[in-house]
Amino acid sequence: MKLTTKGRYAVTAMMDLALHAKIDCVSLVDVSERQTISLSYLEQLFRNLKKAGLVNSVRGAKGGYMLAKADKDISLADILVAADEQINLACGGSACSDETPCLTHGLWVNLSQQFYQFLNSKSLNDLVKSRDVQTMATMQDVTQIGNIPVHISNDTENDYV
Amino acid sequence: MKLTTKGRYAVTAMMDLALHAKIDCVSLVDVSERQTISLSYLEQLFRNLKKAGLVNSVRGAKGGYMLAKADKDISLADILVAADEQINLACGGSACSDETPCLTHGLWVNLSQQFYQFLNSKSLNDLVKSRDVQTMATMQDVTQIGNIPVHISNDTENDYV
DNA sequence: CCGATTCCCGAGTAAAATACTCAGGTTTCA
DNA sequence: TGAAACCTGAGTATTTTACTCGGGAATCGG
Repeated sequence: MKLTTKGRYAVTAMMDLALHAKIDCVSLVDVSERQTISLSYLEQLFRNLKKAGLVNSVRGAKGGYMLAKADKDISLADILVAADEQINLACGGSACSDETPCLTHGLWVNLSQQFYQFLNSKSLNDLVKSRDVQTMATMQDVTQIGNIPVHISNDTENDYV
Repeated sequence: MKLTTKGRYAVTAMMDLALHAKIDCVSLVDVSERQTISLSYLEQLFRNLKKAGLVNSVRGAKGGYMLAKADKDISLADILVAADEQINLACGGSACSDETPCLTHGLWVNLSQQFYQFLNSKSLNDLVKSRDVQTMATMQDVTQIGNIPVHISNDTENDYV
């Protein structure tokens, strides 16, 4: 049970947008440098994120991406699914289906649903507010030359929940 | 986020033991036939399950496997880990470690822990008691020729959780 | 004691999935 | 007009998965 880089990078990139695309859009070059993710891979990922309606794009010079909705309305599950990371533990092959299930089929279906619900209950905003991310983000901003860090002062800091 | 067949088969096989190895041990040939899992693959899986101390084996003719502990003392997490199915969503590569974490590193570590705890809270006994599994097991027993179905009559039937 | 049955073990391998890259095109700003 | 960005399809090396195979060692029944 692991996550592919697609899913992980997608969440990281979306978090980057949530942190930096407050006023106007942010280019993938910026995201790429801040999060050390290859530019071409990011472009590929953002195709999916856009198709899923999670981000809007602005073409041309000074263009970039921004969140299509408020960060509180985007869940971890939304991002993972968009990044084509299935949240499905069940066996979808030849041996076992909903019609001819194996002994544990129901278990996996059930478990997948619970995981989905869990991941769906965590919004991008929840993540961004966490102490870990806040400090990481500050570091990334400071490291960047000529970029004055701007932060959301937040009283409800938490450790992910 | 998906499960490999290793993990899935391991749980299925352990469930089979819990259902059928009540009195004496059960051979992998039987498990293989009942659950339609290749024998040689099962043998490979049971190496790990044994190494992890989840099953005991009896060699020679009339030999086989049985649970090493009570089914209520074996958790889903135990089985998955034994079957060498990592419950780890974090990025363990070059880019990101506990020392030099990426923006989302903490998130994945945290999430992994929560998933682990969840899977660790479900015992083999919980699964075996579920209505789905009970009916599936009955079907499998009836299909088998010359095998009189024996069931655990249980008042606390549930649908997984 | 012999042969069937079963666990045990190391190693190999085809197919699938992953994690990318690359080459080009289009839109927009200055 | 040219640089900066998004956009797109396709290709590909590497890794992982899901097995198989061949042989060995214990144990039981006859």
